[in-house]
Amino acid sequence: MSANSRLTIAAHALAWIGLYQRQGHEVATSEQIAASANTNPVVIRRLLGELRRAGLVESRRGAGAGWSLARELGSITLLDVYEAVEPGPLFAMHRTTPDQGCVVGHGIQPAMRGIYQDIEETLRHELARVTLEKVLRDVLAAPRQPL
Amino acid sequence: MSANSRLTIAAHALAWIGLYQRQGHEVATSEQIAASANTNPVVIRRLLGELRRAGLVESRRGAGAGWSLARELGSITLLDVYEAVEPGPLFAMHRTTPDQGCVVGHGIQPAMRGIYQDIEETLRHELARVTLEKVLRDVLAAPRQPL
DNA sequence: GGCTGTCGTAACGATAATTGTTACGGCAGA
DNA sequence: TCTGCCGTAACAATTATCGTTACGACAGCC
Repeated sequence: MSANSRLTIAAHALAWIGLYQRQGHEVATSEQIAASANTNPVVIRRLLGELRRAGLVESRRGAGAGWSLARELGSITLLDVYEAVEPGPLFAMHRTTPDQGCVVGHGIQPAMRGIYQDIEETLRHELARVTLEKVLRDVLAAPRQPL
Repeated sequence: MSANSRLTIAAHALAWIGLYQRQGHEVATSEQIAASANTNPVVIRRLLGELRRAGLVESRRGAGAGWSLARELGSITLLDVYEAVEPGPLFAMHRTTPDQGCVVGHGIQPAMRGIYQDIEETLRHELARVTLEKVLRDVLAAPRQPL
């Protein structure tokens, strides 16, 4: 599985915005989040754009612009984020259709589709159990660097 | 998630070999399997090579060469295949280390690592519940093409 | 009304993984 | 010795992600 970090970065951004707002600020800028995640602001804006389309965050333009949460961290789950930023299914079928004249080639795709659906359903269930509130709690529970 | 079909093709190959052997044949060739999966024999050989390293199949060289199962279909699970052909973890961390001076940047990786471990453990458990015997059964249960 | 900071998005290159393909040496049975 | 297939290297094509630059649009503020 080509590992992509989209879910990780998106969770990072949401946790950052959530904590920042709890410290009294109204909006967070993509530049601030990018500095924390050590990446480019455009990468953050792209990801947050997808989260906005999913109704998880809001953006404000003009002067004093930036991003804010559209929902409480406790009501956002990793499944919400996953569905917002991950396009395709977990496992793919053959890229060319198998030989339909062969018994296995004919039955393999319906068989695997059913099996994959069950597995992905379980994955979604697990993702839905983790709220961004818990993510932020775990983040803050990380041991501080010893001096 | 960039969808890769490695697990699907590997399961296809195993089911094909298993059925072929039940029909009385000793070994299956990569060319036969490739014809069923509608791909190149080298792709099959590469995948089966990984399954061989995992102890799931055996290969014979020389004349009358080919592939055979090293274990019964009923004792091979999708988890065995998954571990044999999928290299990395399901979700990746940041490709560059986040800002350790930021509270979120410092705590995000340990937090996500723990969460991802739990989720992947559940995924493995689900994959382990499906044997290749069941895959073949589902394959054969697919409705035949109406004439 | 202009200035300024940030979003929104297009465009492009770099990188990496997967897949398909050709090629060729090596092995073992007939 | 001949033949069929494995085992593996090498390379191109395709695709996704990520980083980067650039620039127009927007809205508050002076």
